Amino acid sequence: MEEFIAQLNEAQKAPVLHTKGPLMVIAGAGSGKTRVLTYRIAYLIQQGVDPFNILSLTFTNKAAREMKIRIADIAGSAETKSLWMGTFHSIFAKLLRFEADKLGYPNNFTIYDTQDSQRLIASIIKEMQLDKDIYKYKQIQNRISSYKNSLITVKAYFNNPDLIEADAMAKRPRTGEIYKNYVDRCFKAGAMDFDDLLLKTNELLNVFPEVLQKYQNRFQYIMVDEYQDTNHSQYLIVKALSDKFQNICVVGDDAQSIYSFRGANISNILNFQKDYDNVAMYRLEQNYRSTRNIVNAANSIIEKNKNQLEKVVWTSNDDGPLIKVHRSITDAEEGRFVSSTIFDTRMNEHLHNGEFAVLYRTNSQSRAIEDALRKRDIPYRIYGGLSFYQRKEIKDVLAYLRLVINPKDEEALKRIINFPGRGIGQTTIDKLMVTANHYGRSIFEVMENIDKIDLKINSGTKRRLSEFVNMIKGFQIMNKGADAFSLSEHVAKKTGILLEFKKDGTPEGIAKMENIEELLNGIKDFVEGQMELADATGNIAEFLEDVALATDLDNDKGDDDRVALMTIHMAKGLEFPHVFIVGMEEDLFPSAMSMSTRTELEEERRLFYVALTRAEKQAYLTYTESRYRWGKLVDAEPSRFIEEIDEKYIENLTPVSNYKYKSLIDKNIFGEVDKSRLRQVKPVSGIAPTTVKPNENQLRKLRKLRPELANPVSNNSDLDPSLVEGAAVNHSRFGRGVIIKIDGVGNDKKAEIKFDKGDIKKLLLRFAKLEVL
DNA sequence: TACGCTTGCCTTTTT
DNA sequence: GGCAAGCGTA
Repeated sequence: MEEFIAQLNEAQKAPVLHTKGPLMVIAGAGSGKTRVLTYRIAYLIQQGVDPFNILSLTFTNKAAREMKIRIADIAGSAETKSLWMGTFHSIFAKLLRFEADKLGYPNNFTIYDTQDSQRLIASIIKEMQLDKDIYKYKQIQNRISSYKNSLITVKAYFNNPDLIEADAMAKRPRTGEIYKNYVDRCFKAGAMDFDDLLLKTNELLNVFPEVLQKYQNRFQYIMVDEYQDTNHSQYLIVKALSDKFQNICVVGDDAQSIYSFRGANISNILNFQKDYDNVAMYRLEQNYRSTRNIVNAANSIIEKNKNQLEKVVWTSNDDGPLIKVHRSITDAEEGRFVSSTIFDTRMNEHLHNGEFAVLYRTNSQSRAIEDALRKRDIPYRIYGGLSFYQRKEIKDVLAYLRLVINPKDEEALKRIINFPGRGIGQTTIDKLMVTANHYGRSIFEVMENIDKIDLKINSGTKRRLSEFVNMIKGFQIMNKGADAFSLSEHVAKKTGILLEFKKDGTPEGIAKMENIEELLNGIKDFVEGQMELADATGNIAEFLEDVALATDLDNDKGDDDRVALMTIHMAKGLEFPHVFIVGMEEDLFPSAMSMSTRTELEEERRLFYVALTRAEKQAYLTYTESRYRWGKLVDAEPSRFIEEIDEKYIENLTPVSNYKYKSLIDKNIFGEVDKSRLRQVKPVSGIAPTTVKPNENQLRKLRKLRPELANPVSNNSDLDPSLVEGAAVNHSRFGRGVIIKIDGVGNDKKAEIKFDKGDIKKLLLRFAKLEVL
């Protein structure tokens, strides 16, 4: 019955068996924290606690799903059905669906993502006729977000002279007004942003004692994972809900706190003992994940931080290989190092792609890595970045569905009212918006009554508006009977979105069409999956909520064998046998934006600690001497974090040079082109040396670089110098880089050279010399 | 009035 | 290299 407990070591066992009262588990990296949480829940259930009374807050929904499966294995699947387990955002969105009417929101409220919020704020700034260079919508959105996460409502803002003063000092005295307008507009649109899901939950629990009681009585046992990354708003929710029974178990590691930018407050974990009475403290310090070298190296880094709880992470694992540090000349070469190392290691040690991960500080770094992996035919998957659901075409389809569920959803409406184009332009939309704001109604309502209001909109436009309204209403009627899949398929066809991309005919258009089809397939899977659950209906509203709060990780089915590419933030909680941490350079990691204070730098260091402790067997740190950032080649210096590792854990790899086209270089044909980049110069088979017509944007850039080549493009002839220019600027066809044929080199008097984007820019500048060839 | 084209801005990390 | 606002044109 309880043999699963025997799988735990003594340190892990203690918090599992400790079921009553507040406890905090400080769990070092790789110490089996998830296992403790999982088993603790299973144990609670076995002890007779009704799963209905357990709330478990995890960091990703995927983690929740996996834990649920494990718990079902141990305690029985029937038991886990009524267990509430998920991220803060998804759990409290679910709760708010039940209670929203108390706050004056519809139960079918929309969840605005960051882009929706930013667009709305941009629109408000414009309406208020403020200078957009002073009131930058992203910054304002950021500010509003942090107000909300600190529970500073509009009212609280205006009651706080310090805040008003601070914004006035920042030359943005009307920030409060924007905040107020934003909140009003969200409310009118029946929409909550990410922060509202927490803020409104707090409001609900504060204002309605009976609601608080209801959930206090329900959630008698509460568990919070990654407690170090909770923000003030989340902290207060947990505090309120656990207040009655005090059966609260928080798990975390202050050394892995990496989300302060979204309000995470490390003092939540540092002060836990002050917040509750008789807190039991447990420490998990044995690392089961990584080699001794990795554990010790990670320790040698994190000890440079001052403000932390005391803990000694150790392991009884083997020493393992040293951490390998690799220097390269450019980011492209860094990518090649990663791809060839993966290729060789995989072959030599018979490994799977899935045993490798490449971690980086910023999403934009993925490109160079991707290119290199692609060249080697190594399958990979990118997590995060522009996620599937954030792509324009996907958001467009979803916007139609959102509007069906909640016609007041202003951001959804503005997105698609004229997409595909139906002759409803900005002027018309502005008129509608002004009227809607004037009457305190939604744009959709104004459109419904377009004939009753004199808006000076001509009759043709009026007709088109009515057609749009009728189309949406048609969808709404269909939604009452049809499942999510049938509805979405109908919407994609009826609105003309699919057709729009199909007739576009470009590879991009086709890709978009395929994405929409993939979305439809996803909805189909969802409907089928939901049908098996008791309390779900397979309704589109449920799908939309899933989508709004899903992270990229949540959608990972893990069914194919791929190298994982992601930011370090995304990698938290994950582990891989072989880990590359790329871009170990000053200003990149640590980020230039986070070096001004000790606090910021310490967080960057914790981030590095997280990155390194993802590795089980082998960690690589790579840096380059120059890197393309903002389209410019900038010099880079090795990150200070490399030096901070005790050098006895490190092995330096020397880059090998094997210049292939030395003769070319000797002739100095490429002028100042970075010679090391010619290492990959060799015929690339399988890709035809296609000639490509640059698009307008690319031509524009070309003209900037070479004004004398105002019209350089012809559509064929491989050797036309002007074409080389044209081809060179267009890299999209091959991902990044292009093949250029040059006469007079090698045996057959021709050479194909694959250049990176960066090379091309220099090449363009050296074009005159290339002609000599 | 709508639309296409140009210009100029920005790039840390995420629910 | 991406995106949104702005400008000029049909």
